[in-house]
Amino acid sequence: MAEDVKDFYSREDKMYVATDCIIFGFDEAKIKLLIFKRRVEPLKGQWSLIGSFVRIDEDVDSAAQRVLMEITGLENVFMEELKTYGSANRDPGYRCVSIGQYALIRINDYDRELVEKHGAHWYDLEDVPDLVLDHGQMVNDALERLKRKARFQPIGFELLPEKFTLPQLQKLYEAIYQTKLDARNFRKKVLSHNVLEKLDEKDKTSSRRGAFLYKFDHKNYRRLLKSGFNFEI
Amino acid sequence: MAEDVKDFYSREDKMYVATDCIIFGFDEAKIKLLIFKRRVEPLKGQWSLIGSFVRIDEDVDSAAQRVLMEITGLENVFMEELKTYGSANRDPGYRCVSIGQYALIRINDYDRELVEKHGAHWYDLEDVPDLVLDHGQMVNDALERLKRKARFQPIGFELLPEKFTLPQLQKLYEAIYQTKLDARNFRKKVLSHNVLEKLDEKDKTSSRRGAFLYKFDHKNYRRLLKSGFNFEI
DNA sequence: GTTAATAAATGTAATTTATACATTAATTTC
DNA sequence: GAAATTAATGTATAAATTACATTTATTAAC
Repeated sequence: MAEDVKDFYSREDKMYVATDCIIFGFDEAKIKLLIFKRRVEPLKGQWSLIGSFVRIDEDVDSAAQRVLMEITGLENVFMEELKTYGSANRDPGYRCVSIGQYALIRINDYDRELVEKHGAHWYDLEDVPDLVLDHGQMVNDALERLKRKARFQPIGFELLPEKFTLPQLQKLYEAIYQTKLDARNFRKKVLSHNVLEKLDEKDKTSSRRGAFLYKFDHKNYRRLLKSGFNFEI
Repeated sequence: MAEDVKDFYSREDKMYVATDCIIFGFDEAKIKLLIFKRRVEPLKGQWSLIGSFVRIDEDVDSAAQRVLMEITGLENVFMEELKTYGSANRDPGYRCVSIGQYALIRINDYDRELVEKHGAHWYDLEDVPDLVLDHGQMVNDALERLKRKARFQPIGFELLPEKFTLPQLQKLYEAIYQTKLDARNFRKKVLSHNVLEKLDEKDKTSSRRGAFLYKFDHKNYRRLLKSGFNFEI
């Protein structure tokens, strides 16, 4: 802090800090985004990421968890800071710095009543309407991050149910990378990491034969991480 | 923004936004960090990252560039957001959210007079004294980022002079990764990317034979980036 | 109960990439 | 011209990635 704090903020002007969540879900074949209608002027009623001001006695992280909880009823969700959006003029109403955070949620787990009550909606990525302020940019940035990150860390699993099939997992990666993958090579690679536990159960919703269900083995993953392991698909 | 702004900040309490720069340099064989003595209470006079409050009409990015300019005289330097430090109690003086940004500079380019005037000092990484608040954590985080990032993007070059030798470049990567590299494999790999231009000049400061100087070919790099290229060492 | 339909599961050979490793070359100083 | 010093270079082996086609398990329809 290079200067005395008295030089700033001694006017009526106030600096606000907000957080906005880019909430991704995955439904069979498509990545989806949860948005709602902004509840404060200016631009009230327009589509917006789900966010909030950070309270004076609240950690920035906690603020993001709080809004996620308020709107979806979910806690203990994968959420990670994306970046700060800090242009002086990004919000016509206030001087507001927003910390973007992206979350990956299991799309069947959220509290439908709560979501409905808050007027929130899931949109397929390609159908997302225009968002207020720089929120469109936030979504683009978050997607980029998701793509990059998914290559080296098994965050994709955060978007799937506890139990999932390999074809499901492959479809998820195909959606993230926007490309077709070869089933044999894909299976070889994910299984080679030894972090998937094959169950004795099949999911028959999408084929007659049924596909075996797997669980992600967090314990083994953590063990491997410590010994310098690098997850890559 | 999920709630009305009136709910917050209507008290005497104010939210401050600051930015702190983790400034790295590289000198022959070691990575160095530029720090100075904090000029505001509390903890005035203790070693601190170089930072400032963000002005009410100033972009967060611009604030970081401003302090870097004030202390080193440098502009157009590689600087990138690291992450937000947002615990409610991270600073005993104020409620202050700080955006960490790390910068890579050519250690011979900075303005020595300015740096001296501000009481700033370069420290070898292993000799950095304790820093105020969470600044030590910021340095650790920035180093992690540098390591990860250097694998896939040629940011290492930002730490070297315009013209550099391959042994210099190798020493830099050895310092970043904290490991010895094989000269033959290293050269093969960096040269394979076709983004280094060999000059007809030698640097003889560190050997009798002298080592050829190279320049980073930014134009070719951008061209390759567009066609899906991925720099990796 | 046989057949048709459907998605799941599997192996191998060829190519590319990464690794390990030791000698010669250029130059200066004595 | 000999000694000292760092720069520069190639090859064989191992590992990882890619491309590619058939069989299997199950249900629904007849």
